[in-house]
Amino acid sequence: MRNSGKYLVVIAGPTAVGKTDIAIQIARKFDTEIISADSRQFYCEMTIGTAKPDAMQLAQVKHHFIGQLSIHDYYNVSIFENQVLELLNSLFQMHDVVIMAGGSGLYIDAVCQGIDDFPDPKPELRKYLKGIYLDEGIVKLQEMLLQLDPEYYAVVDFQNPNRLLRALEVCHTTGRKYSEQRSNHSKMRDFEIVRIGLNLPRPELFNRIGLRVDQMIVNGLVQEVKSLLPFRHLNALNTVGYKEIFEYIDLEITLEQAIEDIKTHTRRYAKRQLTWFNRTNEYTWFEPSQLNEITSYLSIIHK
RNA sequence: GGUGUCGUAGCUCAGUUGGUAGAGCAACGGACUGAAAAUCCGUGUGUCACUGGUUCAAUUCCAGUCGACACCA
Repeated sequence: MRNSGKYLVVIAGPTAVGKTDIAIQIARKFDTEIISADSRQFYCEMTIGTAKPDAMQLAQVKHHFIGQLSIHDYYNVSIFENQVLELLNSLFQMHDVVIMAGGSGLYIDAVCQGIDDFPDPKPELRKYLKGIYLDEGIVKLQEMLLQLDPEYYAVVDFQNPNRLLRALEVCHTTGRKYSEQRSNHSKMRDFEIVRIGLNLPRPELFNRIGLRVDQMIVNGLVQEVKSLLPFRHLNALNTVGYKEIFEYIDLEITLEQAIEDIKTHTRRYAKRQLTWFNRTNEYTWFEPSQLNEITSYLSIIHK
């Protein structure tokens, strides 16, 4: 296999494990830049609740895809894939190594393996299908998909409205079956990919999550969420740390309860992330304290 | 001190007219190609407070003990 000499070093792991610091240290060793793959740190209005890198950290290494969007913008994985590839193209002009760090598995995989190219559905179609779901329930969506694409119906998680809605909107938009258009193979990339997973023993990770949530409150999470109250219906704000504070503002729960809920929901999110990263054996795992081990592992790049 | 109610899963509580028990939440596991910090699926983990008694059989009935709460002194 041809070796391009260009490397994308992916640093993935559950939330709060310490990806930011490791990414910065590795980026400095390679004198390169960091691409964030964190689907909530994209939004400029969401800072405290997403634990974005702080000003000091951002000053040490150039970060991309942090706060480049507004919560009012439309965005999706495919756009991310294309934008990152474009950016990598220019970064690899100057660097042999680029770091991509984040916790959004789907977004990371879209960059590493690609995602099929589908036309965007018209907003009216999305609204129409959503309306059917709300009025007639999931069974109606199941019936529609069975009609349009029985092959996908046979394999889809048919209790998951999001999956059904997506398949239906693709069928309607393209006039072809969703299943016919899904490829099973990865896109070729003209750079090498090295995947590093960061993890900690469960109790330690959960402890860090608890401390970080407490810190978010100290840093003013409630204020940040209050300022976003008018936009609570936006998808970007359907996010751990924001939903719970909305409930507190609504006086449905106490602040103490909201904080506990955020911690609980963040722990479950971390578990889901680990499940995603462990789907394949592509990651080599380290603890965040093993910077030296990670560095020596990455020395394979220098050969 | 007396009377009453209660004691069941990590938590809140159902339930068994006597045949060793189940919901929600939590926890744990998983799925996931354009909302992904989203969305969805699966799993019960238990000395039914303790000790005796009645019974073929007690978590269930009876007695006592302990604990919690309420009321009365």
